[in-house]
Amino acid sequence: MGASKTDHFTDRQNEIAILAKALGHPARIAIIEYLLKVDTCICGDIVNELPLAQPTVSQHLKELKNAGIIKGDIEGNTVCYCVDEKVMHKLKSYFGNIFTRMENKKGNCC
Amino acid sequence: MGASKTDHFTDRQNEIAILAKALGHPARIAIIEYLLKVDTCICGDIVNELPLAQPTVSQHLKELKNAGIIKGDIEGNTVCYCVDEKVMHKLKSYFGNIFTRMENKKGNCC
DNA sequence: ATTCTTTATCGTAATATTGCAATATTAAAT
DNA sequence: ATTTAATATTGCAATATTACGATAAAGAAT
Repeated sequence: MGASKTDHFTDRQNEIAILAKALGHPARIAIIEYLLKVDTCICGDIVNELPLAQPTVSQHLKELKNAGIIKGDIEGNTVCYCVDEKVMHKLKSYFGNIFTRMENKKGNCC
Repeated sequence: MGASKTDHFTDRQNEIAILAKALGHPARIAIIEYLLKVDTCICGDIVNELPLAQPTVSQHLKELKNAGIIKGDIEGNTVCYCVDEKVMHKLKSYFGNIFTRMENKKGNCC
């Protein structure tokens, strides 16, 4: 085997898992943080910011894009990447919600 | 290759990536959600709740445990698993913070 | 003591991820 | 038209993940 049995889980569970998985690598966390740090999102210099070769960075960007975490528009011979606000909101609410639910059942647990 | 160059990134970036990676599978999302749904955290029936074989579930639990997302105490011949509140708080604040930072730079972006 | 129940580990096969050199692509600049 | 600059794709090797059958381990129940 090796492939995930995604069809046995709910759409919501798969959605969150896809987002989490895409963020499950320090290089991709670093990319997200860099995209937020720079003011404009014309980001031709992401490669210089990371300790990885250009093809590797390109691949990480592709994965973030496939997961829907970043959006990219071609602009001349550079690409304008930026983080999708809706997705970040989704993650924020998901974990916010989980945390709230945990607080409400304090005491029943270890 | 195949291994991540974790030593080239900050501790914080690695920390978040490890948590995200551990949540990057629908089965593990389902496990977290189930642990929150049940009131008590004596959870001998996680296996029945998931469309996966017992060794597979055990392996997913181990991964969540290694990442520090769940804590488990042996209790007789069952195991008491529960979600670590501190970790969930960490995720909540991380994504909350990112979202806030995004809102503040609205307009500069695509 | 033996059986039952529950969780963990081992071994293994299938597939996915990570990383990079080499090469391609594409548009701007000369 | 050529060169330059930036990003993408291909191909490949190393490693990691996913899944499960078989088996082990360990306390509970009879």
